Amino acid sequence: MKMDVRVRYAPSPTGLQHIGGIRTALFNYFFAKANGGKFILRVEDTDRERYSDESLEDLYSTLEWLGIKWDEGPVVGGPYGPYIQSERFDLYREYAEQLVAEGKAYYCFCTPERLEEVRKQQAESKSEYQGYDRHCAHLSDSEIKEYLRQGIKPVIRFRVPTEGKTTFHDILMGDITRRNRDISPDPVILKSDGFPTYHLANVVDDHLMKITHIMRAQEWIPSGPLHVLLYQAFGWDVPQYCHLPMVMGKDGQKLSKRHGSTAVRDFRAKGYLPEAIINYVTLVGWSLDGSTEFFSKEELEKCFTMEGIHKAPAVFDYKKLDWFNGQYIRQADNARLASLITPYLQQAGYVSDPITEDDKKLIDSLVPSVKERMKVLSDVVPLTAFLFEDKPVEDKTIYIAKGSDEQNTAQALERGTEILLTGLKSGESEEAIEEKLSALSQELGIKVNGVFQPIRVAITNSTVSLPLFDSIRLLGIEETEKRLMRANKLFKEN
RNA sequence: GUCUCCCUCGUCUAGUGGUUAGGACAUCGGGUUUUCAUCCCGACAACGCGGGUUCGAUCCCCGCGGGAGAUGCCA
Repeated sequence: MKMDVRVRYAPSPTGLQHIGGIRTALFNYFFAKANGGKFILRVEDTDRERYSDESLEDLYSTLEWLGIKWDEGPVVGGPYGPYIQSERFDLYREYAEQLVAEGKAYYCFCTPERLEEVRKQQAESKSEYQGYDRHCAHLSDSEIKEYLRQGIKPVIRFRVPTEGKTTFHDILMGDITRRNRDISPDPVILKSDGFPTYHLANVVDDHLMKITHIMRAQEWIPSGPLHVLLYQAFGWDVPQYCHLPMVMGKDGQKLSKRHGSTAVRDFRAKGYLPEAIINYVTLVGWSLDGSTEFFSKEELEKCFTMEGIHKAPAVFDYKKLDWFNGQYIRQADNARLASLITPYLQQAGYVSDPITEDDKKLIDSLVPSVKERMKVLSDVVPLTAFLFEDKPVEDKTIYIAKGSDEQNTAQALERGTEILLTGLKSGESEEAIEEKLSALSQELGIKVNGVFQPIRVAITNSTVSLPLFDSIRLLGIEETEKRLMRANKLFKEN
């Protein structure tokens, strides 16, 4: 499979790009790159009911954010365009009519109501036969003319043989065979609005665009034989198939919204980095050797192979994604992190938009202490809240560390404040101050944290915070003093 | 109901006709640390079941069980 590999990602713009879809895109993209082939983007916007401009924009912006560039497709063009199916409208009718003329397809005038009724009855009677009853399979010319005269818009159905069986080869799965009678009976290939269904559009375009390998989710396996039948009806070569394992939610069902966010856009908004998404998502259902886990996009463009694709469906693990994201955040350089973090602080109203020079400096200075603690970029908001909004802790018990008590805490606070402020003001080193504070704890007969905790709570309004001296540095001595005094006052009342 | 596919720790996976069945996430425990986090160390944890083939099966074959997907004028 060296020469001219051509693969495509062909999403339907009927919703936001989600993990499963993007995983398919990634596999196709990496496979193309690794084999020196072309990655083609094709927009399958044949469902006019569910189509939305927003979905289309989301498709473009998501791929751009991930850094996935298509060699041919919308916007960039290519020799086999247009790459948006609605712009190829007339084409599909021609091919469908060709099949009708050859007797391989036929007009159907059944109403949706009738079809629904048929389906309902089949389900209720637990009939072995499911699907269209071929009601219009043998209409006479005059019947057809009469229906058309009445203005009924027909669909075109593909005539599926009732005898024999059809086999297609899947690179991963091997040969998959279905008896023709088990294939969905005479599926619609051209809808009454003149748009093709997936089956027709997909086959026609894959052929016309010279697609060599079809990598798509396993949910398409059942229609594999149908597509082969279609290729045969047209007299075309069948491309190579490779059905990808599906991405599941925790409960083992196909991943969907009810499992949590699945839209890539949502992950982006929460503060996941594109390299983390790419790395983790391609590891769902694929592996190189079972032990390597960090892959850059560039590496995957070289080392991705079909052999590494797993057969079984894989559960998407949000926690592992978090872990990857944390790893990538820690690897990221500080300047980049600063700019990535800024929008979150602006959104929280913590810094101005547009950003001022002072805020910029502040952000630069908080990056180092915050980067070890973030799983997602939006974590920066709770982590730095104490700098931007002051919500003093009124509950004394919060200040009291385990193993300490109110009296010792009051002492620690009073004398600790003294040590801290004089130390800071006289330019003592943090180590020196720290030593004095820990000496104080010994003197009081409590653990080190018995001294640090009340000070921390006073300054950061929380028992959990950035390192104390980092916090002070970011907050400034003046504000630090104010907060310490306030806490001291709290413990002196009553 | 029918058809098709799938089956190694909780999860993602590596792997072999003879291995202490490997790694990672998660979980738990410990260490470093002023808290949290990071980081380091350690522990727990899997070949779905039953037959066969074989000197020997997680691995090969068959059956069962379980799971998933498809069954649309959605893709």
